[in-house]
Amino acid sequence: MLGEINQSLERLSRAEKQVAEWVLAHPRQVTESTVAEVARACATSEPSVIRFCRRMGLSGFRELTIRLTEALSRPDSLVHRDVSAADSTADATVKVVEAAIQSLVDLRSQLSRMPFERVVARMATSQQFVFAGLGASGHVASDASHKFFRLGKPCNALTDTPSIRQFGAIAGSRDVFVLISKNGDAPVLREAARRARDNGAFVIAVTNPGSELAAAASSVFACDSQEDTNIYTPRSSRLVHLAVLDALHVATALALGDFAADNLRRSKDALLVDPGAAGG
Amino acid sequence: MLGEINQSLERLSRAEKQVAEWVLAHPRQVTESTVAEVARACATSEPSVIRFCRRMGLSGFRELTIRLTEALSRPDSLVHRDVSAADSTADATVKVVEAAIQSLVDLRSQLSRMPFERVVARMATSQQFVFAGLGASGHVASDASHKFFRLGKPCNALTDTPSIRQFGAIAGSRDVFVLISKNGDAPVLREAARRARDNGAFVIAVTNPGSELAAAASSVFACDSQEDTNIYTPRSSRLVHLAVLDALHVATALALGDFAADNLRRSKDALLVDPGAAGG
DNA sequence: GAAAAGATGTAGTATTACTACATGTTGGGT
DNA sequence: ACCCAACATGTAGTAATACTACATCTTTTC
Repeated sequence: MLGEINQSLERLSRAEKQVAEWVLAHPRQVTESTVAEVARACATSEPSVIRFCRRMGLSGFRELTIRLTEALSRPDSLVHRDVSAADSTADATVKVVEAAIQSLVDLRSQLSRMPFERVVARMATSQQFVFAGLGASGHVASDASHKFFRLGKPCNALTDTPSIRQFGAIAGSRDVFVLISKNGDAPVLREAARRARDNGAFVIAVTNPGSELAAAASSVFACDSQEDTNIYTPRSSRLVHLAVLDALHVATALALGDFAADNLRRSKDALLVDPGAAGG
Repeated sequence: MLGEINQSLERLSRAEKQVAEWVLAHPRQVTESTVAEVARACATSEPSVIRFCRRMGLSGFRELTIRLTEALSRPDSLVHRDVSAADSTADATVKVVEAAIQSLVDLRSQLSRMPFERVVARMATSQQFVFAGLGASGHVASDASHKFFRLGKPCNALTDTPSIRQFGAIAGSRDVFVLISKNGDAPVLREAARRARDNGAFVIAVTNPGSELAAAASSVFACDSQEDTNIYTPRSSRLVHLAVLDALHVATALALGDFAADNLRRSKDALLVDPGAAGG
């Protein structure tokens, strides 16, 4: 539908083109508006809106709203459009969520190229997991630690520069060190990764594959970071990192078998007994 | 949508149930009909049709047609399959990511029913934002605080019981209190929400719509929590909560206009100057 | 430069969603 | 058995919304 409108843009008259452009810019909003509202937003009259619908081969405004909601809930509407200052609240929120979906769909197609087998094998025999990240990635690290800890292995999250640097120095061959970063260009992370690896630790990087951090790691989960050209666009990379660690968590649990399953079950039971502490 | 109708079938009265059943049987037809036509097909009256819509939590018949076209044009190919112990590592990872995608796709279809407009209006004029959550939701709260803080308003994240209880007592009319919880059944959160609201604070709940926490809040972002039947399945609700807060963040930024855009741009610039502190 | 063809908006109509209220129905208490 | 209350349902009316007829203005053409 939106494609058809775009294609017909040329052969429309002035007023009709105004309507068409506004519809393309705010499709979601159209579905919740009346003819009068659209006319006002386009600085034109109601009949022009109706005429636009007819010109598109529709029976009227009602059919336009139906066709648009169809188009918006189809998967091919997942063309990522940046949020702009002119967007309505509804348009903006949809765009944000669609961007998140898109990045996870991309992730799925890259899963098979990620070194899950190898990493899981090493994690299953290691003694502790340490997750590290700065800024927004720090929250991802904390979340991961909170999650893996339920497998029954000692876990830690490091979210500040000195701690990360220190652990790089003391990490040993029985440790798994997971470093999370969007760009992977923070020197602290690269240095910590290098030292830990020199000490015999298994170093995993969840980051941009072209980065220095990736080069310093034993295994890399490559998460391409598309540029944030728009200041309003939030970083979907965080969601991707979380999903990667979710997948790794489940894969590790399967590898650990009964031992992990038991611990998971017990930790879930513990929450049920005392809902006051649940909250999750 | 159709699932929700099916689920509510029991608690409907006779006339309403007639409507519900006809809608389930002829969903496509509803989208092209008028209230009168549906009423006639169900051998009942127009008000009963309207009442049915209201009972389903919709604003009226118009919204029903929109929700139905959405439901009908969304391919439910992404049927979520649980991870089982027999899965290979590759299978398991794909399932985990697909479950995450599915939950975000569901979220998108529910966005239009969420009170973004109202909440944003209130947030734009408030003095500080406080985010709270326990366990896994605590990390979501921290992440949200870290994100909203870049808009230039004071932010805080509370992730333990005493802090949350205390803030509930001291929150005032210029505060926005955002409580995040999967089930919403932690008494601490409900009590804190209630007290804060009594004190005049604006209380937002990101949680299960049927929960006590939701009932105690000023505005609710309803995130249905499907059961975790399988211990290996991670909780996608966390991703959904993050996405909701992302959307709210962007919407708020748009509402604040130049002021927020300026702060966002400056905070991004600050990271560029010193990549050592970036990490995100 | 005038007339014709087309585009656009004003004002009005018909349709449609929705509401107020009166009537019927069921369940519980005395 | 009776009454009352609460709830469910439909009738009739209202407000809104989509759509149309026509007059005005613009552009094109000879």
